[in-house]
Amino acid sequence: MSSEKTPIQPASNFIRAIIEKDLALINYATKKWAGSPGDAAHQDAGVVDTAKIRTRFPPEPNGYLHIGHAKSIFLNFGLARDFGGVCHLRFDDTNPEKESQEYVDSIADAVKWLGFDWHNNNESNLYFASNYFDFMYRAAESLIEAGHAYVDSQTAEEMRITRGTLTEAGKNSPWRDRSVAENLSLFREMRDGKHADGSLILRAKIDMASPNFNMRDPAIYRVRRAHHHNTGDKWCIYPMYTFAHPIEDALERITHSICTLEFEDQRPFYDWLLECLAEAGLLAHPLPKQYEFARLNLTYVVLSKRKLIQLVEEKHVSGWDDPRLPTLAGARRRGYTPAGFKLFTDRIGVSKADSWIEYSILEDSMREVLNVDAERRIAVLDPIKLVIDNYPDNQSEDCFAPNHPLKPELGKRTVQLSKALWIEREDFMEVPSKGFFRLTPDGMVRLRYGYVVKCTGCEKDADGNVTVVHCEYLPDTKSGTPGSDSVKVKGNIHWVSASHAHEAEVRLYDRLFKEAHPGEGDKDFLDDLNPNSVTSITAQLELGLKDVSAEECFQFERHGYFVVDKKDSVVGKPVFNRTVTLRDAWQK
RNA sequence: UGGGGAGUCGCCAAGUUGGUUAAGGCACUGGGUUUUGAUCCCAGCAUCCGAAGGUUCGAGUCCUUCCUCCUCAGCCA
Repeated sequence: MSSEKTPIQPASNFIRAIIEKDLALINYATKKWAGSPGDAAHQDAGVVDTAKIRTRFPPEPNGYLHIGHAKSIFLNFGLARDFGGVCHLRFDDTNPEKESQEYVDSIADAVKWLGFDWHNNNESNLYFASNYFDFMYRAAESLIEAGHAYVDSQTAEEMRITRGTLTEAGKNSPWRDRSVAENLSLFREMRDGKHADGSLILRAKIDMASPNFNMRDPAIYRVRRAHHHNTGDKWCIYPMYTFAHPIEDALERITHSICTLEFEDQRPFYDWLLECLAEAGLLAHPLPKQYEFARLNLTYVVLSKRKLIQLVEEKHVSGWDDPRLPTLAGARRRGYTPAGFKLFTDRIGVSKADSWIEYSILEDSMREVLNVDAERRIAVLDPIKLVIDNYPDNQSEDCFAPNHPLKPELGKRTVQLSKALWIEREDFMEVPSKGFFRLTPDGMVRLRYGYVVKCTGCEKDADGNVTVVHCEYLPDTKSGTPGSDSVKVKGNIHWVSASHAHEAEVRLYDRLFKEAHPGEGDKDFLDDLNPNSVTSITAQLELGLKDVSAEECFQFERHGYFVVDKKDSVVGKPVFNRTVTLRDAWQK
């Protein structure tokens, strides 16, 4: 079973190696924590932190989480769990124009769904960057006082021009040498709403000639009159990510601040800022350290926020929770499970190399956990009649089907067999192709959990399509009875009694894109959309599949894994979504 | 053409301070079990670590040069 195959020891990676090394350091072992985020004075008055390390998952509440975030969630929460630490859930809400409570709720739900909890003893460890605005303001004034920041009166356009290029140094702003007093008073005026949006900006004063753009006096506080979902209209200036994020980490005593590769260039500023504030006595050592890993790239999938929004807004999908979407909300409706994601993230590892993970790794991870977890049921997706001509009319009998071949303790259920059955259209071939060993004229096959039958022929309509298949059963071959295997057959097909079937809608999902790298080159990624990514069919199911609850997962034997759609199912009338097919070694 | 990163089997990915035959997973290929062409089990699968030189008794691990890819010029995060 999967639990045996799944490595007990998480695979080593460079971040684990760093943490192992850090754990041996005295300043990590003795760092203090006052029970809540805060400045140096607050934390130093605390006790030695029981959390060996602190990590954080810091989404901006401006959209839905996707599979790429799952990698980060498992990384951050997993590291904390494995090293005796805690992981904070922190909303990085420093840009009021894009953020909302709706996203806050959906993100928290997704993290919980994946199985993580940010509570530690009686601390919630659920934080908002916006709760640190007071401190950030104080930190900004401190920077000004130390001569590390100034108010610039250049326009955004002027700043862009004077920033220089990849090969040319930038030029100092004409406002760069304003006095501390003037900077302070201007900054306060910014806070007090005396200046128009965009007219003034606070910049760190570092080096306009640095080869690293992030050190060319980056903007750290802007004037923006916008209503914030958390702080309302208290502020009209908001800190930039660059400035806010290191502070958030430090206030929360994060030890390992893990982010994606594109933030590598910001690390020098991250360290510069924190060092300045520690020198000013505002922040306590040890300061958090930033580490970067490669974000997830999945073939046949797009994970960019922009593209996901486009798919939703232009209605190429039904919504953010469309089962074809790589959002966690979509994946959940698709039947992907937290355990499957866990296996997946364990398999793909963590490194700094840009890589593309094959989509099949995700699918296979889901198969592996579902194979163990999902009970088996019978469903005929593309029904065609099979009539057992030598079976009595108006008779039916019990057949016994195990609920789970790997878990006999789950018992068996009964399904009814009668003269007229539904079987899969593709399980009959009038003229069999090479290697086909299912139903074919004069051929024998076992009706799974029932009898061996011999095919006697078929009926066709005017167009030559097969409408009914005929067969005769061998009475001594019923599954589970002595001598049932006296007749050996290679083929084994599933069926549902026509008079004991439940009709239901089943949605067959396939990949959303037909190309491994949608939009590669200068193509429009929409051109790579798979036109057959979803097919809705009416299937014939065994009766037990009528009364099921939302999000229950089943293996439809010989087909794949299906989940009861949590949105469109109603009591007694479930709708099933195909999560993933079974592997099929038989190439037609 | 400046800075910051990355290049180990088809796809991922381990490889401590250089030390014997380069982990593991997925995929793939054989074989076995099997009333799911599923699952499961067994076996095979890089003389080679982007390339070329060099140091060394010994290099994926050190040095030099080169090549390829990613990334940075938002008052986004």
